[in-house]
Amino acid sequence: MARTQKSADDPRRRILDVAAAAFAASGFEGARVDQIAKRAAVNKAMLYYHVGDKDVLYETILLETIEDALARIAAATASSKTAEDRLRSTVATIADTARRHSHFAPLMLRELASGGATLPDRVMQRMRDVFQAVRDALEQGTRSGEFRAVDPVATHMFIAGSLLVLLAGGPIRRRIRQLTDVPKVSVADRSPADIASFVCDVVLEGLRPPAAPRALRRRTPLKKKN
Amino acid sequence: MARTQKSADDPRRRILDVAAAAFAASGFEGARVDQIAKRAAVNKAMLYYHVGDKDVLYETILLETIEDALARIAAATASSKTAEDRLRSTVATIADTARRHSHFAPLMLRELASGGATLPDRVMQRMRDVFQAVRDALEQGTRSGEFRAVDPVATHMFIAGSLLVLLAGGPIRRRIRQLTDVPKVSVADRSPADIASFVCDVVLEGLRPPAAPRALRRRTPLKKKN
DNA sequence: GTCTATATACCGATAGAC
DNA sequence: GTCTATCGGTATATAGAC
Repeated sequence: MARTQKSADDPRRRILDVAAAAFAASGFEGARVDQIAKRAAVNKAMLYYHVGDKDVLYETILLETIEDALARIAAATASSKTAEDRLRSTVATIADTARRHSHFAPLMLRELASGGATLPDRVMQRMRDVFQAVRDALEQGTRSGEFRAVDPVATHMFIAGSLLVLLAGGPIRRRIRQLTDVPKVSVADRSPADIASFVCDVVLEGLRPPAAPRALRRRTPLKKKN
Repeated sequence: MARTQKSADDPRRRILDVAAAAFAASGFEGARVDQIAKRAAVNKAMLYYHVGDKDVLYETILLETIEDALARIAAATASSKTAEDRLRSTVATIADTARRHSHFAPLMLRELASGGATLPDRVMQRMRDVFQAVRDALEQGTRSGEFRAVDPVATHMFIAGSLLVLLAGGPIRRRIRQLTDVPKVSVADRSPADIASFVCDVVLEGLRPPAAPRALRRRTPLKKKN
């Protein structure tokens, strides 16, 4: 059918998916190659044959995700006119990347915690490009007067931090909920798209220039769809 | 001088401090007991004698930090009148806890990434109390009309996420800066107190009820002190 | 209380048969 | 391409001498 297999039948694809989940759950050092091979239903020697050693495995997963995010950000923001549109598209695309690659947010949180200790240089360079995409939108808004003068680095970390923690916080929130009562429904339990909207709403409120009347700024309504 | 040693001469104290740094840098699985003992200048057998095994070590560090945070939050918010004061005090105290225990933010980020997989139940219960402190301030503001109706869970994760990532993001920001030019100064490079103010400013902007005139909301000025 | 030596287990990686 | 068997290294934890 095809020269290169991309479906779930492809052993390499299965290995990468299983490994991504393992790295997300246990970190680079905590993930076990034996366990990854077992869960991917391949012999350990085949894992090394098809992908490479543990470092290559990790780097491949991160690069794959980040390249996907960058391509989608470029596509999504190509037609953006205003800075607000550009910022919303960029953040929504990052959130959607986290939805399509469920390991993305945990891996990024771990890299933040370690200061990027296990990040290969090539991955670090592409991550910087993702960061730059957010800052570009912020700086465009500041230049055009759409946003008030803003600290682009701090604002970017603000967006990235709240987004990543909201996206990755599901499991720990559920564990806490078991200890408490609180069966409440929260935006935090909704889809990545709704979470992205929530983050953008709050941040854009803070970015609004002093002169602009409040009523002109729309607030994204939450849709029922997951 | 004292019955229980608390200074840096206390081997137990040294072990806990070194271990905290190791867990923050490499995670629970990645941290090495041998290395912790070596850096704390104690024999490995003494580490087990004075503290216990790796699990006890980890739980002790987390509990110590969280109990400290809870006690300080209670003290700081005791005299709070308005919800804004209460929220600012709580967030500032959490940030100050992160300053005094530099391992705090990385450890929390790792636990978020793993969904609390390595979190002992006792630690989880106390963490819930920290979360509750933030939500209490938010709900007080909503009840009194000081804040607009707000999603307390999502808003809390929003605050916690941006705060933790801003606090823990220093090293990775420096590594990215080596790849780029951008020698700019950012709020993100300032003290935990300034970072806490920044987060509160943005969030309070989003919490302001529709009717309140914008000029009435103060924005905390950044102080030079670290 | 302190240290050496070691038990026990496991992990990443590969050699080599098929 | 696939698998078994295993090497070499290292991890946590403790026993036991002092």
